[in-house]
Amino acid sequence: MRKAQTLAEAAESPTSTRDRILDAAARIFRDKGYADSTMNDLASALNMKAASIYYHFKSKDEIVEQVLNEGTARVFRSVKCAIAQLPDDVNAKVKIGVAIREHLHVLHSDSDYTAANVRIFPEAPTDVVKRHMFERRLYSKFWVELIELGKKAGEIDQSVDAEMAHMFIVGAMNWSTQWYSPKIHNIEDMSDAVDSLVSKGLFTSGP
Amino acid sequence: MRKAQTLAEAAESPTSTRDRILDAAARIFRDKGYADSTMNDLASALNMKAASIYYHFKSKDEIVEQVLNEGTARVFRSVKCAIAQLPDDVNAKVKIGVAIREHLHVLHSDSDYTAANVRIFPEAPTDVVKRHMFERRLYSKFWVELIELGKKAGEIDQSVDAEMAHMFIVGAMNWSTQWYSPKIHNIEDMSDAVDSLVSKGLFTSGP
DNA sequence: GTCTATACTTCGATAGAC
DNA sequence: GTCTATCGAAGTATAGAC
Repeated sequence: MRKAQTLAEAAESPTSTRDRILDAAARIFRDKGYADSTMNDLASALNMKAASIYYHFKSKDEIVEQVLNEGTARVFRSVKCAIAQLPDDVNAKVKIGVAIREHLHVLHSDSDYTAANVRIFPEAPTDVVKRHMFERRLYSKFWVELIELGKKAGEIDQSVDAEMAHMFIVGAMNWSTQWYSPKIHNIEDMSDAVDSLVSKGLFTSGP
Repeated sequence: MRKAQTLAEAAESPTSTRDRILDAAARIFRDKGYADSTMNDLASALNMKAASIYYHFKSKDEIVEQVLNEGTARVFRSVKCAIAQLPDDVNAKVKIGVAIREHLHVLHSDSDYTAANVRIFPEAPTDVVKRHMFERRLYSKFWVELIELGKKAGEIDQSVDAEMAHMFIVGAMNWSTQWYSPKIHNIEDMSDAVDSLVSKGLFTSGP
């Protein structure tokens, strides 16, 4: 997890065992998916035995729920923060460009939680997914509002369905977890490609 | 499966048991993913017992490999065929629009195999995936060539990375398996949205 | 070709010692 | 808090009758 801690915790123990388990789970879920990651896999990565994990979590489902929620929370927090730091008068086009860059950056080089979230979401237990949808809806709402902002300002055509458009944009980026390789691609180029596609499409309209 | 059969087969038995198993597998894999679909689930859907399946297939892996390959083959065949039926002189923009429409149509209303393919690809066994990549690369190559065609004709800017662009476009569409609901959305609107995004982006360049 | 019965394995989870 | 030992539930796959 490695999020905000009390000063005392930060002083003596850099991360709690609970958080170390979650960190390992996020990385392993990202790499192998949910079903193929066993409690023993998590324990081995931490030089522990599987039974010890049950002192910190009551079930595998509790772990996956934490990883899912933290994954969405992290990308949302980073994107929100990046946009908040822009001058007040920037237009929707710039804001969406920043959101694209930040989303891809968190997904591929900042947070195992977000990458794990994208991978394990479809195979997570039904009741876990049900509760997790609350977090996802908040993040979706943020994107939809960015697009609506552009529509109000006349930057984006009124005929654009903001719900759908945001799904295609975020989906295109999330799908990159299936093909992105740091040895072949780099995040800057990917960001430019998505930003350009969203800004002006693939085709040159000019003469 | 339900693909081409000999005349004799078509006459007396509309589909072989082997193909009925594959059809059921495609639908169940699409709905529940690979790990959560048991041999018993497949058998139940066909009013059979799990053991009977092993007369037709030697393992669950053999089934998933067939479903994966057939999934890519079907969408590829349909898209290729749709474009082949266009007049010779249509430009890349029209061709890509047709490819988008056909891909979404196959994915959401034509083939459980293609939808299953998109869902179970990340959790399929490593050696199965390895062999399946051959099919995927053929389909990818087709999309990349469509984009290169547009670049050669001057319709698409030379700076566009065709490999990446095709991944983002196909990825945006494939991701829709995670949110598309026939009760809320319709495939025509989705096709229009993707086509518009690819053609001219989200933002109005003009005055 | 399909069945019943069952072998074999893996994995989540618990009990209880240390 | 972590360990060893083990239970119990699934689930893949096989053996052999019909």
